Amino acid sequence: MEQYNPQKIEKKWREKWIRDARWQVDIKGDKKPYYNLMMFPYPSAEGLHIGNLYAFVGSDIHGRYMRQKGYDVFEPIGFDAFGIHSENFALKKGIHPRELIKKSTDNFRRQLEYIGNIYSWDNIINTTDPEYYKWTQWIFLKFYEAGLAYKKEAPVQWCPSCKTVLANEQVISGRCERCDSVVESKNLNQWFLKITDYADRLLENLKNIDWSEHTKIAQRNWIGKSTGYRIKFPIFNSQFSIEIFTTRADTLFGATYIVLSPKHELISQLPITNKKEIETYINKSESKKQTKNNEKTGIELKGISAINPANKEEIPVWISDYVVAEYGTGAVMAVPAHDQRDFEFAKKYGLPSKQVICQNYPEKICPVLEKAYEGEGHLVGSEKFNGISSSEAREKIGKSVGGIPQVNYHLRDWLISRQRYWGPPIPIIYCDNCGTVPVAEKDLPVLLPYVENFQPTGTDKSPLAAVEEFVNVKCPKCAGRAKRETDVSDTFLDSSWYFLRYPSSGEKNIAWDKKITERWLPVDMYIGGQEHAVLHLMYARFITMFMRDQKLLNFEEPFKKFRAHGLLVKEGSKISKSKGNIVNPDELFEAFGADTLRTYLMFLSPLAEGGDWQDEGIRGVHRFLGRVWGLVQRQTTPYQDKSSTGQAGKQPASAEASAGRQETNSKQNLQKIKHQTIKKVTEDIERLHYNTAIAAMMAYVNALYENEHSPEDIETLLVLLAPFAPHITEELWERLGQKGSVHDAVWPEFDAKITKQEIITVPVQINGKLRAQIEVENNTEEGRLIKSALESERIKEILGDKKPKKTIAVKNKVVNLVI
RNA sequence: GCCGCGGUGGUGGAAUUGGUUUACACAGCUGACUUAAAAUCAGUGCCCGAAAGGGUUGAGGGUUCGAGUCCCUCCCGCGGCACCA
Repeated sequence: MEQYNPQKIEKKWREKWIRDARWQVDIKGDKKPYYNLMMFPYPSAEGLHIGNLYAFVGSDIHGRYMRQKGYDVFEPIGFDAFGIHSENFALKKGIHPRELIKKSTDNFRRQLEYIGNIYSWDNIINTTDPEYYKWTQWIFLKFYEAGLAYKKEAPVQWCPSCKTVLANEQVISGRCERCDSVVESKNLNQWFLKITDYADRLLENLKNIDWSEHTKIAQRNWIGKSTGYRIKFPIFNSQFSIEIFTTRADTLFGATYIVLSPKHELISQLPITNKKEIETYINKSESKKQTKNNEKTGIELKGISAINPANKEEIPVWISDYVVAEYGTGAVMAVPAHDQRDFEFAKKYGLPSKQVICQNYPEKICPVLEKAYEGEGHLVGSEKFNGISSSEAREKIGKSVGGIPQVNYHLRDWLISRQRYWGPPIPIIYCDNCGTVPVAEKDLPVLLPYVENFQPTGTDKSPLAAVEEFVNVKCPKCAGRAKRETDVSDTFLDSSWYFLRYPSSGEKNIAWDKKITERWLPVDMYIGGQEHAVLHLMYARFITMFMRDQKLLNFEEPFKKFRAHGLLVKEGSKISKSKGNIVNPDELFEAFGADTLRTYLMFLSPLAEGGDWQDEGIRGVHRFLGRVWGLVQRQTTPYQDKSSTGQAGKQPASAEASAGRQETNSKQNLQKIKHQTIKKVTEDIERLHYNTAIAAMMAYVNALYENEHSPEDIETLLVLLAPFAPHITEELWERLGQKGSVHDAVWPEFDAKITKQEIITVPVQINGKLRAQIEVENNTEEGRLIKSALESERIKEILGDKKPKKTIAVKNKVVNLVI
């Protein structure tokens, strides 16, 4: 018999599918559009990471399933090829990123063709293509026109050894992800997009989208909405006052001092007597801002004091690096008794503490605090507010001192400028006469020049600043001498709108075509990594909302459904080059073929949980596909020796087993298993539990080997298996003499009547412990169940002449006798 | 520290609304085929016990006729955020 030879059959179908553009959708004509999106990869020079494949196949199975359910599934792919990753790798290799990216994307494409996903290759995009980044620049201009792109001086993270600015996400616990050196804070003039204007909408809309719950939670935390009051503390004997923000106005009577951020603007104006010391402290705190430990330091502003507006007490004013300048008003009231940070600070510097919330109320004695009590309770030591609940007191006290209700967000504006080379230049021109002038839309793209020396400069300028032909331009307004902006934009800007471009990738004169976009968007299903839960997914939502407000889109949430997949690890540890536990897809294609690789990846565990790759395990899946192959061989090969080819169930090993099998081997029984399999596979694919769907198909194959079956029984298997193993199923479909493609075969329906067993086994427990099993008809009434249980030989034996005190029966589930 | 997820055989993992713990695989062991090996096929498959039986889902407690599943306390692992007042 012909052996399963994946290399041969996969090559045959792969080439045919590419030749026929088999999976290409009709962008302008399809009637049942379904947009199935996966997060596009950054094309590393090492080739596809097995983790990429894991995610892509997970998404592709969903796409293929929807396709078989009758939808026109658009599954595009592209390359997120700009950015610091590619650039750093190019630096390391000493190859220009442009050449490197060309090589990497070619290699990626080859590998992606091998894996057999239903990509619409005509719609491929690459963010480094001027035809793409032209529109990235255009998006920036739209923000600029709307007043939502602005430039201002801001602190950024700087790695002294890599001599470059780092993106926030490249700073891990205050250290550079590449070289592990401590990053510094540096003030630079930067471009921001005003995402904070959308904070509330970004938060509110979360209620109405179908996303993985923990992704939504991560976004909520990142946006970090908090409501409270702005309250003024007058400075004693002066015209000044310090405004603080607090969410706990109920603790105002317990505020025993005030703390300002060292960057607070009022510090230079206040009549302080120890100015010199203060300056020294500020300089010191500036330089070691990013240190790891949370040990708080501070210094008192001598010569002044503030008045607590609630009880009119004079309290000291301090500055400390534990107060964040950018949040709230850059100043806080310190309540050591009810805030752990204040508690620690007060302890260190011997500042007073006053308890005003008591959890034992109305008992007179409140427990002595060993740490701050941050929970709710009733007020004490708060004059006329004593006795009311802390939640109620927030508003009452806040209002009584003239506090202004205030909502603050953790979310900051999005810093998009980078002093790097490998990105789209920000389309702005600076003219001495006209000031900041945006590049006209007709002049886009502002091409990224080919620069031999693309190393970061080590100054705060991008390498582009040294390219005179690039920098010097005529002002678009007055035609006078002007200079270009030399910063490029962040990669996250490239990826924040790519899904809008895919369907319109063929359009030359517009970022996205209105009609096409109406047909395909918003995205029906988006599957991607949890690591983008906040950044990318937040930015994409922001861009979409903004474009809706610009009337350039007619929806404001880009992804109807989002599901995060888990992380693929190998034998319990992260897969990485430094660990030397790389899994090479090319070797696996060679050894087992794409179908086995696909199916094994999905067999590991539920997609959302990630998987643990084990080299040994893949053989089991390969064996399974070999057995599927064998089933069809037996159908199609002229009769040889049926008994040795696996109708083995007919010759059971023992007489006992034979009795049990007589029934299970009936044709009727196979039909039942078949319909149960259809049900299980369908339901499990829908909830992305591919592992159990595969297990069900394995069990079905085992049943086919043990039972007499018809070609139709195998066909059903092939259709169910097609999303997982597209090549072998197509080949076998053809060999079974079917017309057309298995991938166009309609997804089978199951018959609920057939899935139900007519005779079922019900466990009988005594005191909750399994003691016997009885065979009864499906849906046997509770009373009859108990009767049958009591009649069981085994139960009679155990009970003897005892009578159960209590009997419990649940239809089709269990009988429990209490004695 | 806070938030989220998880802890079930030697391993990856199964287990509807609380109802037979360990489906489906991997590794192991036994056997068949083979000169042999590989491949394939069949069987076996938690722990204690000779057996009857008993124990077992990170630990301890609770609710229940019945808990992997629900509640409380604690331990461990992973991921994210990290002085956001």
